[in-house]
Amino acid sequence: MARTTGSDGERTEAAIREAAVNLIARQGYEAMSMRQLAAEVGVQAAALYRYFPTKEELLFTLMREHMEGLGEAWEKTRPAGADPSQRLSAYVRNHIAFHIERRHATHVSNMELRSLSPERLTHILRLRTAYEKELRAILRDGTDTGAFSIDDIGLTAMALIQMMTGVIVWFRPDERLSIAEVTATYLSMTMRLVGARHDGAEERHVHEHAQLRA
Amino acid sequence: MARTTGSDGERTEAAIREAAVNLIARQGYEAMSMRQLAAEVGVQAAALYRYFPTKEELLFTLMREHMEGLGEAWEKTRPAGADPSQRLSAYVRNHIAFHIERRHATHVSNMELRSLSPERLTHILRLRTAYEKELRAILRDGTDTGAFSIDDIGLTAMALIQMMTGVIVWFRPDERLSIAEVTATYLSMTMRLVGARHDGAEERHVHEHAQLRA
DNA sequence: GCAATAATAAAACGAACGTTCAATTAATTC
DNA sequence: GAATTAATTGAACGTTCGTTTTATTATTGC
Repeated sequence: MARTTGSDGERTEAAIREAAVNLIARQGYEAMSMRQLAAEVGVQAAALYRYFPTKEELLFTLMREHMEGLGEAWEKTRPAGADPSQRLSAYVRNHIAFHIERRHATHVSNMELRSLSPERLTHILRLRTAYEKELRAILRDGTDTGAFSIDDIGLTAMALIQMMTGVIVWFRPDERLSIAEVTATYLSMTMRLVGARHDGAEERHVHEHAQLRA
Repeated sequence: MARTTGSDGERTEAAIREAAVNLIARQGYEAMSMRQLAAEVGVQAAALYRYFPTKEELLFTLMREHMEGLGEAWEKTRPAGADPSQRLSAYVRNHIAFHIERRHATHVSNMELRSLSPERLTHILRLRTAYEKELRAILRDGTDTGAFSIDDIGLTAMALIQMMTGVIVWFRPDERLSIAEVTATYLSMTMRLVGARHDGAEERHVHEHAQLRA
C-alpha cells in the first residue's frame, strides 16, 4: 500500500507533535521509539521522516516552540508601565497558567535537555535565560524602589521559578484545588518570598486572592 | 582472560555504583548502556551482572539507598522537643546540605522514576512521601501554635520542597556563593514563605544568617 | 600446594533501534 | 483525464542494546 485515503500532511504533522509530547513526557525521549510514536499516530515509522529529518530534530522542534510560546505569552501579558508588584504578579500568573496548560510540553523542555546536541542545547538555554532575565529585572526594580526586600536577586529568581514550575509535578486539574486557587496561593507565597511591602494598592489585590484556604 | 590481578568484589561494586550515578545523572538512565558503564568501571559488561541482576535493579538500588539516606539523615538531625521554627530550620538545613552533597544521586532519584516498574516506583514514592510528611507536620504544628501563617499546608510543603531541591539545578560548589550563604538565603526565603512571626528567639537566629548578601 | 570458590573475560543471543529506499496510491493541477 | 505532486507503505540496512553462557584465571581456606 501507499498513500491512504484522506491523508493530509498538516494533520499528520500536528498528530505527530501531539503524540510525541505525550509519549516523551510519559516515558522519556530515549525510551520512546520512533515505531511506538508512529503506532500512536496510526502510521508507519517511515512516514515520520517526511516531517522531521531525525528524532532529535523532532525533540528540538517541540522544545523550541514551547520556549518561544512562553516568551510570547509573557510579552502579550506584560503590563507596560506598572509598578514592580503588579509586574511580578503578572509574571507569576502567566507562568503558572502557561505551565499548567502545557504540563507535558513543560516536562519535555525541562527534562530532556541532555538529549540535545550542544548547539541545540545552547539555543534552548538562550530562550530560557531571556525569559528568566525578565523576572530578575522585575525583582531588581522592586528592590530599587523599596517595594521588595530581597537578599540575593539571582538566587531568589531561581527559587521562584523552581517553585512555580514545580506546580506541574503534583497539580492535577480534577483534584482538590482549582487553577484559580493554586494561582492565588502561589501569588501569596511569591509576594511573601520577595518581602513585598504590605501597603499600597497591590496588597489588597493579593489578599483578596490568597485567603481562599486554610 | 578471566579473573584479573587485584580484582575485588566489594571495590568493583562500589565503583559500579559511583560510575552509574554519574553516568545516569549526566545522560539519563535509558541513554546509558551497560557497556558504557562497564568501560567507565574498567571491566567487561558481563561482570556487572555479578553485582546487579538487571539494569533496572541497579537503578532501583541507587534510588532506594538515596531515599533511605535522606530519611536517615533527617532522623539524626531532627530536633526533639523544639518549636516549629527551629524544626523547620533544621529541616531546611538538612535538606539543602544533603542534596548539595549528592547532586547526581538526587538528579537520578528525581528524573528517572519513570524507568521503574510499578512496584519499584511505589516503593520509592513511599519513601519520598514519608519524608515530605515530616515537613507537613512541622508546617501544621507551626500553623496551630501561630508561629506560621500558611494558606494551604500541602501546597506550601510542595512549593518549599521544589524550591529547595531546585538548588541542585543551578548550584555549583566553586562559584559565586558558598554553601553556607546559599543555605542562609534559602532559610530566609523559607521563613518568609511560611509567614514566620518576627519575634522570639528564632527570629534573631534567622537574620543572623540571612543578611550576608544584598 | 591442592581443592574450592570468587571474579572476570570473551563471545554470542535475539531483539530492538534509528534510518533509508523503492514502490505505490491518493489528491491536485491543467 | 493525463501528468504531476503529496503522502504513505513495507521491507531492509547496519548498529547497538540488555543479557546469558562458557571458559579461564586469581584468590582463599585448609
